[in-house]
Amino acid sequence: MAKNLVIVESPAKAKTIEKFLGKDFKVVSSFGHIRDLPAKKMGINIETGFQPEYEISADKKKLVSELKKLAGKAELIWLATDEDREGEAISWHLIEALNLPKEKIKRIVFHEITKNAITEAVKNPRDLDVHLVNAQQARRVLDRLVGFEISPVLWRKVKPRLSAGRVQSVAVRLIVEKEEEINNFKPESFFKAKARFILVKDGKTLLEAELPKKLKSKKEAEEFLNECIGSTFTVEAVEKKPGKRSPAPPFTTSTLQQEAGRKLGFSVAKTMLVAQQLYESGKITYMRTDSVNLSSLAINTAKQTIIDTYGEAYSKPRQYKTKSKSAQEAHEAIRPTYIANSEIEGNSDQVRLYDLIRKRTLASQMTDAKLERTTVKIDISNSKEKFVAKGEVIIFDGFLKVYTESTDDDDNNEDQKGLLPPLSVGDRLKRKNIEVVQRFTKQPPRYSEASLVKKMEELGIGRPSTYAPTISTIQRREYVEKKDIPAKTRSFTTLRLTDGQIEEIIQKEKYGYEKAKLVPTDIGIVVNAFLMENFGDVMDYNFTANVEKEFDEIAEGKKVWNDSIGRFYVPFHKGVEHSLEHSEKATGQRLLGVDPKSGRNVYARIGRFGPMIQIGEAEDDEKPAFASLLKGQSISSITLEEALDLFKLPRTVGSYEGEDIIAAIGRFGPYVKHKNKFYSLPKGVNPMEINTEQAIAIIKEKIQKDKEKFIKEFADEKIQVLNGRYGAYIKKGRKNYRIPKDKDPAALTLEEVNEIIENADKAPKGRRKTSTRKTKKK
DNA sequence: CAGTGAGCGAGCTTCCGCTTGACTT
Repeated sequence: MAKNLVIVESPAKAKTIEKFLGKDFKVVSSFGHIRDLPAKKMGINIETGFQPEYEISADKKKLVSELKKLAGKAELIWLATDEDREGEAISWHLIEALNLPKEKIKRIVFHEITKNAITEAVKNPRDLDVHLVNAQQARRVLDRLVGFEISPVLWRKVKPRLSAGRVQSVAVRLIVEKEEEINNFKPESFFKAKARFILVKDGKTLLEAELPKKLKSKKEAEEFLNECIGSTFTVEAVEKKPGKRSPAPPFTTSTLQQEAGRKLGFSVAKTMLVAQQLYESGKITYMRTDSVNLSSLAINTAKQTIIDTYGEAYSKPRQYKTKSKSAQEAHEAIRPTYIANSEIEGNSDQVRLYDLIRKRTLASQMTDAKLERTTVKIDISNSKEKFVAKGEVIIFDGFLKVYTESTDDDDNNEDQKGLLPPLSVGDRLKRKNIEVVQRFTKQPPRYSEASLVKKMEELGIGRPSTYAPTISTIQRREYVEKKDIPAKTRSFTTLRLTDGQIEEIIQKEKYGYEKAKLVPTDIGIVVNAFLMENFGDVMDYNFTANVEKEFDEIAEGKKVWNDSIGRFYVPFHKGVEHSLEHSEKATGQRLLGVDPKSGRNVYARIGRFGPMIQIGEAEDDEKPAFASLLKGQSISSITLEEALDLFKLPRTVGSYEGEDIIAAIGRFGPYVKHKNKFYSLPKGVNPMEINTEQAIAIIKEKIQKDKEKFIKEFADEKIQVLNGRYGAYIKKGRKNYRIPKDKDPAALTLEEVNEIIENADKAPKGRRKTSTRKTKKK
């Protein structure tokens, strides 16, 4: 038995560290936090200074008892959790939950997983930092109070099962306000002049130049072109300036999510999933980090790799500083474990993400790119304006050899600059043609998942481990949805001057297409308005930054955590009570008009199950009629006509095999019903318009699929053996059962099946319950 | 999963941050 027990947070880390420490050390993992507030209740005693009632998390019970056993046998226990607020708290919870005696505890920290860093850490143990632990408790308690006091207000005032929180509600606010900004945006048009010249000297060299000034109107554009008609054009100045471009720092969680989104088209969740796989197979360092720091080992191997591959001239070792104030820097930047490895084994997603991480890491250790920027000014004899041509040449590529960072801007290809032809002052230019093209100011782009993460990081809201889950939460709660914004069409005018004639051309262009952007739903808009009205303090973009300052002071021992929470809680709780008593139900209700059939009012509003249309009032003698909005419809934009259309469902489509086919919309979307069976309609198929032929095709297809799923059945017992996503399974009534791997599904006897069912039903219920809950949440 | 919707009311929902498997249909 090893004399020393080391506890870290991550099992992959434990494996690596054990190699460095030798046989006297056993390294195990806590798998993150082991204790937390109870899942289903507040768990905070407000009277006794917000004392938390911690519980060992359900999924950690087994682990904790194992750790207890190991700790009992060890002489020394080294708590090597991360050096940040949460890590310190994990160590403290370990001490409490495992009942570790003080004299057996050593607290050690390191920021990089290198042999040097670990052995140094073991030589320099310290005491547990109680103040840092208290800062974490304050953070935890604050988040619980905010989440568990505001959410129930939403259940009463908006809709059950909704949620609010310090992080998610502000994320939704960002998206709602972006949409408002876009709605209020009025595009302005202006005119941009572009000229094509031929160098008189040789009669063939082509030069393109632009008028930097925006021309405000068509009239102004015409005036300018008229000035150009009789003008001579002369090169007035040629200016050359050296320029440089520097590489971006190595990846943090947030920048990795942004770049993987832009370059590979990964969602934030997918990036994290693939990164986790790379981490677990030892190919990259830890993927949840806010640090741009590289270990000296990494900097040295990167240097060697760059020199070996590209030559000395490309190497420039750099250490980057984190800009973000909220960074806790417990880990290194995300980088390959072995930087020299240019290729890895793995699926294509893993290979592509690894490649991105490796190139970014290498580039960060490479020299600047050197550029030469040339600006040519062209005099127009009859105008005080000047044309300008800009060129850019890369003299030395430096880091650009391996990596260029992408931007969120819609690719502005017009600005692409290249090499300019050699020109001298005084050179005469002949005008080939001049075009003045109508342009429009652009509305701000909506947030993508990754650009939202970027914004949240700027505001200090959320942490590397929560960016991806938060984005899932606000979509799962149906506050926002991710969708493609279709392009719109508009016409624009071009005035073209060739020879002495000005010609007017009107063309059409598409604009405004956006892919996979976050857009608020009706519920998101209503909830946000409600929270802004009633909980403005928590919704403030600076709220997190301010409480973080408070937490820092607690961590420094300057403030007592319970007092800090108390100062927040008293007015906050009053606000909760006040809004429970006084605020109206928030339904986002909009009167659409009057139903011509019944003469009753038609409203769009949020109901128990989401956005819907209501005809008539609840107080009327006759019960109101209800219908859910379709996907893509919204309370703010639906018309009376569209609303009334919703009541045409369910409708009889036609008949098939002697029975009616009914089309309608249910809890899970549009469907057709035939012989009492439901068939979901695929995306884009409108239940209002579907015809008999289409419906029959859908029904037949489903029947065919079910046939493929079918393996065998015991009809008397109502038991079926079916093929599913995860292989064969047994279905009895509504319940599903796994088939043991050593059994051939097709050969199962009724006896065997019943045995499997009995065993599964007997099995400990705890597990079953949590698993069913998880699937429900989806 | 199963195709609702008012109102009645029981009983439920909910936070953020740290980490992965066990399990799913």
